[in-house]
Amino acid sequence: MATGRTHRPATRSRGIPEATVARLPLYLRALTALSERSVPTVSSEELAAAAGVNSAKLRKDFSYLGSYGTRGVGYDVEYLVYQISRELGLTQDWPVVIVGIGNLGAALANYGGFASRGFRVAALIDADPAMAGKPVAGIPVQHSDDLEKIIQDNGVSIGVIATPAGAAQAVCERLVAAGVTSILNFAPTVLSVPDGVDVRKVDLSIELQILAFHEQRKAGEVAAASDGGVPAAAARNESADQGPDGDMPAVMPA
Amino acid sequence: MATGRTHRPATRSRGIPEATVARLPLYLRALTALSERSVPTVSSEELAAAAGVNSAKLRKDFSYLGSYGTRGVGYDVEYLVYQISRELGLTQDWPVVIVGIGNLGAALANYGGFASRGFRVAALIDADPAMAGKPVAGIPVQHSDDLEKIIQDNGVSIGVIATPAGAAQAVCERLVAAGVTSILNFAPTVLSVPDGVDVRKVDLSIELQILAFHEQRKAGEVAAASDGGVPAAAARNESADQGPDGDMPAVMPA
DNA sequence: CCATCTTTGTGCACGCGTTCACAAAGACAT
DNA sequence: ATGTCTTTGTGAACGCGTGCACAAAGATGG
Repeated sequence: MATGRTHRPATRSRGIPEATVARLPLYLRALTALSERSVPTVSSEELAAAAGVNSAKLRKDFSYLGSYGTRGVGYDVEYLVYQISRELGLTQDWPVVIVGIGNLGAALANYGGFASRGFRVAALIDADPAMAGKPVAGIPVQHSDDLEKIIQDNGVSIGVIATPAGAAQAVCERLVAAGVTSILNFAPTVLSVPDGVDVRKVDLSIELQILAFHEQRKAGEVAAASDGGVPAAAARNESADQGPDGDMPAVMPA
Repeated sequence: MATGRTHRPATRSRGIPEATVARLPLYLRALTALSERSVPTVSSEELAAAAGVNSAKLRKDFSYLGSYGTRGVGYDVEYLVYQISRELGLTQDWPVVIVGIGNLGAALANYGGFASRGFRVAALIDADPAMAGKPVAGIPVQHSDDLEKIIQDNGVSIGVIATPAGAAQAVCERLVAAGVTSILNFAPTVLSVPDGVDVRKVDLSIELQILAFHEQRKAGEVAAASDGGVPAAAARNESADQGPDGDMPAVMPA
């Protein structure tokens, strides 16, 4: 999972739990696959297996949406696709801007999963003047001087930040000031935003670190003995920390 | 958040809750920034603010690691950096392979956040023969025929999958068979793996869909009235679903 | 129309995670 | 030494999410 949301103490937006909302896209994907195979109905058991969750959870999730589904039969695939799409707001068009067209930004611009779900890349924005006009994924990159105008002209409410960490907070503030109220942040920084703005964070290195934790545990249930009283700052350099570059800017917003 | 882990019913690995483990990298990043500024100590309040969590949670998280920290003063930054690094297993070197060197794979190969945390990109692997030998981020791409040999020669236990969805499960099985026990999956598919293998998923389009849900709620607390009895399969095509491409393969593993 | 069989929808209990609030611990000044 | 002040570490309460297990609902067949 991309790492969790920021702020928002699990606000149950109208009765649909956050945890359920986070799973709806999963169900939608599985249902879309079934739909393409022209499968008319599916039981909670089958769909749960396809989505990788247990069936009781799936049924409870759907119960928050309403009583779609027929006892003894299952769920109508097409109908459920529609209902979930509507609930997620995917029946409307969402113009999105991507700020920071480096390797990652370009990958995002090319990513098919956006367009196929009602998300339209309205503009690519970068601070490098050399990038301006250069097409990426068929869309010409625009300079960040025009950020505010681009947001307003296109009615953008969702922004994707793929800049270096050092630039993220400033970009974020400009996006918010221009009217963006949802941000997907790929920069390895904690963004601070005013109330009413949603931020979701995707942090590649955090995911790897979590895996490393479990990996270490699997590998050395035994070797984890050299514990105890390390003299404060003595140890540390073993093999990690090679290369002063990395994902962290020398200065940090706060 | 990249979306959550698959399987593993919140196994509390030795007393450190999963939720805490997921936040340790966050603390580590904030602490590293402080360390670079040569800040000697930090209070739970300050550090919590920098990491974007509340201070009580941070203190409880640290209490699972042990009683580092001095009452009345705070935490020794260097010492804490070391302790968290050790706990996460970052004091050792983790060779990683990236499979699928498309836009995203290339972006990952270039991503600085990996190298700076003890993760070393041991190899790039792609199924396209035309890619073989071509250097990406200074590392020559190798053909997937040699996947097993690469894994074994380098002692790789962590694999990153950045292939199209259709290829992900097959790649996953080959990785696991070759000895990989932790997988970071960027392909929009549910991977099924044997017990003992950890999978974490990062799904870009899911994150956007969750944002869209909240965005819709913010935008139209009012306009959400056309509800009720939709005739099963009638609606659906409005503006979403343009383009049959996307993140979902026509056939799905299961 | 009745019986049987399948599958949904949900009440309930349990466990994890979060937060509060405070006692204990130590620094620091006098 | 003693007192004050800061900040940690944690017991306890609470709330959310999960999973069990079953009653209700409807399909299907005779």
